[in-house]
Amino acid sequence: MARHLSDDELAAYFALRGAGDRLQRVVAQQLRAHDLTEVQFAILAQLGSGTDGIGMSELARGLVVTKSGLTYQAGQLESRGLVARRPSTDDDRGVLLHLTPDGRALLARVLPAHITLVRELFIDRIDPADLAIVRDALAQVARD
Amino acid sequence: MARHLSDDELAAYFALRGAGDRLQRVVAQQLRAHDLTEVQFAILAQLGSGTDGIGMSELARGLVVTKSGLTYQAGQLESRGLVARRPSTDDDRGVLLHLTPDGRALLARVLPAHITLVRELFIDRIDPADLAIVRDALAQVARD
DNA sequence: TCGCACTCGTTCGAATTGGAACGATACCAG
DNA sequence: CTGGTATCGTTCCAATTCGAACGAGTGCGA
Repeated sequence: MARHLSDDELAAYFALRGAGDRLQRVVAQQLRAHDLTEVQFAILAQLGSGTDGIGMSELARGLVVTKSGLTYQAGQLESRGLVARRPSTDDDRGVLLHLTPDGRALLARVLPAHITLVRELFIDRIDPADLAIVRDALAQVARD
Repeated sequence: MARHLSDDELAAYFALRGAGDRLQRVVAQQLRAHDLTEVQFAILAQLGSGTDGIGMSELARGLVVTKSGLTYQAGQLESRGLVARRPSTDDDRGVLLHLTPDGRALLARVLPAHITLVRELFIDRIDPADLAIVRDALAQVARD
């Protein structure tokens, strides 16, 4: 087993962390203008894109949050009327999270700016021919 | 300005977030076995690689932490004897953080496993020919 | 049917985080 | 020198985070 990382490998590793961190920072800052946390935005986005109503555990797995963290944030969003909890019909333990109309409206207001930001910071900085390579490579890393 | 992201672009974005998040999760889990936080490990690693003694603000800029967060973690590490604070000679406001022998020893114990993990999860999953492309692309994203 | 292991979402407490102060020092233009 | 402004690291507080434990419900094999 290799005992160290070459300069190139190290640089790639740092670039990955750097890119992720930077994106995270800038996005968080932008969302703060809408009184949204990254996690909260991620929840809304998940609920917005996809079938209506997602279980808490499934949601927590998709995002980078523990179940308890999600419970907390779901409570925050619920108290702001952006999200609603509804008991699951096919599993008495389950709770499904839904977007309220207000939540959907807020998401619609925030999403365009978010997309623009992703474009500026990420997509537009990469040669289109390389984007597919980057996508596939990173997808391999994300894969279990 | 484009109003949306194409499927490919979206996939690339998700891949980036997914890769970063996954790496972060797994690394955090590994470090927990050594009673270290990601942030704490990052501090030790920074102090270990480079000139001895780094100022708090400079350190905070390099890592993804606010100054106050760094003050807290420096305190934690200091109370465990892994790190030492020393006043800067050329700036009376400054404090330089140093690795203690214990800190250096712990770093030496943890680093190999960390490197192995980075290899397994990141480097080895990417075609060597693509690694340079990924590195350069992500470096552009990280760039200010 | 019973038991047993697993998953559900929540609660609790402790740890960590960021942001806005703050006192102290450095730096710079005038 | 003198003022104003920026930076240093710290402190404080509120918000958020995680992990462990929990009661409740599910599902499966014996």
